[in-house]
Amino acid sequence: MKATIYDVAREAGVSIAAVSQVINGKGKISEERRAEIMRVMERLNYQPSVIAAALTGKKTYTLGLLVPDISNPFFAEIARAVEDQGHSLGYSLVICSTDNKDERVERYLSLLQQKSVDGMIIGTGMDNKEMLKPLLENSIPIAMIAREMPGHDVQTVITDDFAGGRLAAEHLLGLGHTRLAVLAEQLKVSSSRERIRGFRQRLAEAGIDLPDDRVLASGDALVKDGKRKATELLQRAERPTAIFCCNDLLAIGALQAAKELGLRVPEQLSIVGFDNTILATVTEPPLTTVSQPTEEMGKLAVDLLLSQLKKEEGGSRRTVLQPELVTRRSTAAPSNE
Amino acid sequence: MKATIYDVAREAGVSIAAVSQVINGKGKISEERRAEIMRVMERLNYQPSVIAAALTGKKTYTLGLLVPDISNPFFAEIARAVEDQGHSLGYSLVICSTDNKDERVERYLSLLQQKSVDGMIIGTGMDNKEMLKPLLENSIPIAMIAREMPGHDVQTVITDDFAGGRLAAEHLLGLGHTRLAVLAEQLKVSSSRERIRGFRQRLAEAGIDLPDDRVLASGDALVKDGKRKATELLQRAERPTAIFCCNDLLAIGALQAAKELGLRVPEQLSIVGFDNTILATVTEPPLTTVSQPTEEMGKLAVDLLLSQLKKEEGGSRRTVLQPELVTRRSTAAPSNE
DNA sequence: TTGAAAGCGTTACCAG
DNA sequence: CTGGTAACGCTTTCAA
Repeated sequence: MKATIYDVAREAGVSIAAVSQVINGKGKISEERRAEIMRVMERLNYQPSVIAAALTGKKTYTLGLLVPDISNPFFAEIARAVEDQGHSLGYSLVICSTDNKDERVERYLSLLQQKSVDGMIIGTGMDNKEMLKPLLENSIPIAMIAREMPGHDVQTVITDDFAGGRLAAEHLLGLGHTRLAVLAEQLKVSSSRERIRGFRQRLAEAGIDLPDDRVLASGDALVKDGKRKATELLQRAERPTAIFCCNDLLAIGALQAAKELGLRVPEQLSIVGFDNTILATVTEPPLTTVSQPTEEMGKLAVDLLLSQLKKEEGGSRRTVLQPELVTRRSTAAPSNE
Repeated sequence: MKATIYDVAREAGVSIAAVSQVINGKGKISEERRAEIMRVMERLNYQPSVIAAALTGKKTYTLGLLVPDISNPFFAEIARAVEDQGHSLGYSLVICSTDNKDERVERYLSLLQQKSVDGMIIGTGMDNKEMLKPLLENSIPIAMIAREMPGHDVQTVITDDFAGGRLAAEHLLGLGHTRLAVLAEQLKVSSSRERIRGFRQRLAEAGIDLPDDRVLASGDALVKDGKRKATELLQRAERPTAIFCCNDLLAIGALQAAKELGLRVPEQLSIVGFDNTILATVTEPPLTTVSQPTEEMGKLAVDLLLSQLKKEEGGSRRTVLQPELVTRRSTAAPSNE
């Protein structure tokens, strides 16, 4: 049986108020009483109940994190960064993998609310943006991470996806590519849309058009879908010489497709990924990819969330971090077959 | 402001007891009252407080998961499996990355206890096994996953690491290797120890000795340490023709070391990994590795934990799942240089 | 300094 | 069926 504050009080021969004070280091207590109480707490292996404390109006010291899939290395990294920053500030982290499904998002949102988390960090997209409404109304602190939700007044930490797309285009253009294609996640994912937009814009500036039929969206099985879509692209008459993939998982799919079709990377096909996850470093060839500062993003999101929690300052700062192109060996000048 | 059960009761003109009943679907209430109450709950966007409910003795519907590092793909996969099974049963998951540090383990253990989680799944090792004692005494349900804690009476779900080690040895032996080496995690990790033991035993059966100086343990930076240790191994006079790595991350380090030294894999060096994470499929060459059924393990761990929670049945079943060797292209017969 | 007592939002038991 | 009312474990006035 877990010991309660009453047990401690009784054993120490004081009131529960006294015990509460030493727990929270508040109020005035004589040194000897405090020492005695601490001794009893120790002996009873007393652990104050966060639950009960939360009920009294205090916080639960728990944060929620919504991501599409925790087993996706990019989000696992984000999660680790969020966990670390939260932990250092005394918060625990509940993870929620949504698979980008509105129904799951909704379920988790409601669950987290019922559990009175002190705030939620959202790194998943949703079709129905109205879902956040009730949270905002209940004034539950929210921060978006790596994903945007325009029109809602929420803190947001993202890397400049648009710039990232441009970076990729710039690189490919510089190498001399003109027949390009894009592999994206579901188009409801805001970051994918932005990346494509940036990519496209930069191409346009170079006078290159990227027709819609060269932008393929995939489903949830990123690697598998990426491979399938890439295969489709690569078998077209006008085979692209370079593919920009909206994340590393898709890029891996593309890499596999190329291998299966006997196409050499980067000689016959250049591939650019996004996220710079550990995956990008282990493929062969290692992936040229656009890197996001996951650690910084996680830390920032937590800080923003908590600052929102402290002051009533609900302002929606939009913090944009800059991506970087990491050049590895999956890209090269197109061959003149 | 969040609506409470009182608000609902007032609006609906009933007692809070009535509201509580419709929330929990218990007791008897006339259909019309129930309908009216539900309507009000809807209108007020009422979310019952799990916190308050938990205080009255019910459960928190929250589970804790301790792993070394959520950004390690193997544990991310485990986490996803645990999350899914938990979620389908109504439980949320708090993740805790321990970095295999006792101090972090202890902190998290205590934190989870204070938050009254209904149970904890532990997939991290610890030097001081006494740390679990207080939990057991407070009869908090615990299940170990992918890791053992001999001497303690806890539910455990593991894959047969010993057999996994044998599998790796068997494979390498069959290929004709005789000069072997091992890259392990910290030796306090029980699974690593078992894998090595199995590996060694199988070698012994073939009359091959594996001296201790051929078994190198790494620190926490798995890939980096693996690379460093592998480099060390490969520069020895008696260069091994095959390395068995206790997980895929280490194997990747070994792969990188080999590349850097200009050694071809698998021609000049065979590498076997462990875990069969997504990483094993994307390296070049793709890794031959020992696979663990992560999904099944996660599901099982949750089920075991919850069954423990329901019945007072604290029995310590030890569930052992069988690993499988997945042969890819990082292993081959040794060359006769 | 110290302690008594009033909540916090729910559940559950017990009279109506 | 329905409503009153003790808990649950802790925090926080408010007196003493």
